[in-house]
Amino acid sequence: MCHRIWRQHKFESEIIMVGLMGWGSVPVQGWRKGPWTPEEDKLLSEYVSSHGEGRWSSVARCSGLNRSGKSCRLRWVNYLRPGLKRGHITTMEEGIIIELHALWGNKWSTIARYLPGRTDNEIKNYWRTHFKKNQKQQKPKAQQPLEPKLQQQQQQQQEDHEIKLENGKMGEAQGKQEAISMEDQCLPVMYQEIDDHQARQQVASMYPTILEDLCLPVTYQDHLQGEDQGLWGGLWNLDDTIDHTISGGGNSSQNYYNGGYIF
DNA sequence: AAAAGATGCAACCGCCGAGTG
DNA sequence: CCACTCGGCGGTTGCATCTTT
Repeated sequence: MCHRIWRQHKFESEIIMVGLMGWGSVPVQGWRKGPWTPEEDKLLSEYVSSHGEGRWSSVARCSGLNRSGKSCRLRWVNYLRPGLKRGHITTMEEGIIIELHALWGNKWSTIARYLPGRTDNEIKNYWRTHFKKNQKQQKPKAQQPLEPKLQQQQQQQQEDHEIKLENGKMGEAQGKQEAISMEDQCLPVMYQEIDDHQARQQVASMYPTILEDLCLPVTYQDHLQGEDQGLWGGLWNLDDTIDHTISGGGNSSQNYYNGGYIF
């Protein structure tokens, strides 16, 4: 903690001249770089609180921060946004990461959607530090791309997605908007899009253990039913109270604690 | 105790796609 | 159609801290 503050001050007076880089239409702008100071954090938080997220280039110009819009967005998303979890990734979250990475690969932002409170950056870092090493040790399996069957499914899913988009049946924009507002309220975001439902089915078919082990609904009907029964409200409240291992395929569902429900 | 290596993580970079004029 | 800006994403880097030797 202390070292972070020290590092921040280390860069305090450092102004790096940046030409036409990144965002912003300012021809030559001396954006500050390096670690954020508490004052900058405060400025950014206050600005976003009163003006909302988005329009990051305006944030950069109007908030009084001498930071690029890109930098402001990153800081907000990865550090200042309300509802972010700090602390270690739990074993359950780890299990989800493993399963979803097997399905989607390095789609960190997509994976992060299933772990509210965690950022793509955090998951990415976690994966790199915890699993990259293992991948090297277990080259044949880990470095392989997706299994042919899975790849085929994924391709099919992508095609379906595109067709739906073309037909205007998905209402994706609306879905995303809903998802965003739900995230803002730190509520479960499992079923924000039809894609997610399909993905869930894929996870269920390819990796049958995780949904069972995590006691997640496999089908949309399951989800709706669960919603009616108020079962999923705390689903993603994966507290550190969980101290059960998911390793070895996580073959026992009775060990898991899900947001207040002990299974 | 000191050096070396591993780990954690914030932040930057470059690229891409959507939107707009 | 083209050029440009913006927002977002994945990859990478840099550095402090922790752990091992």
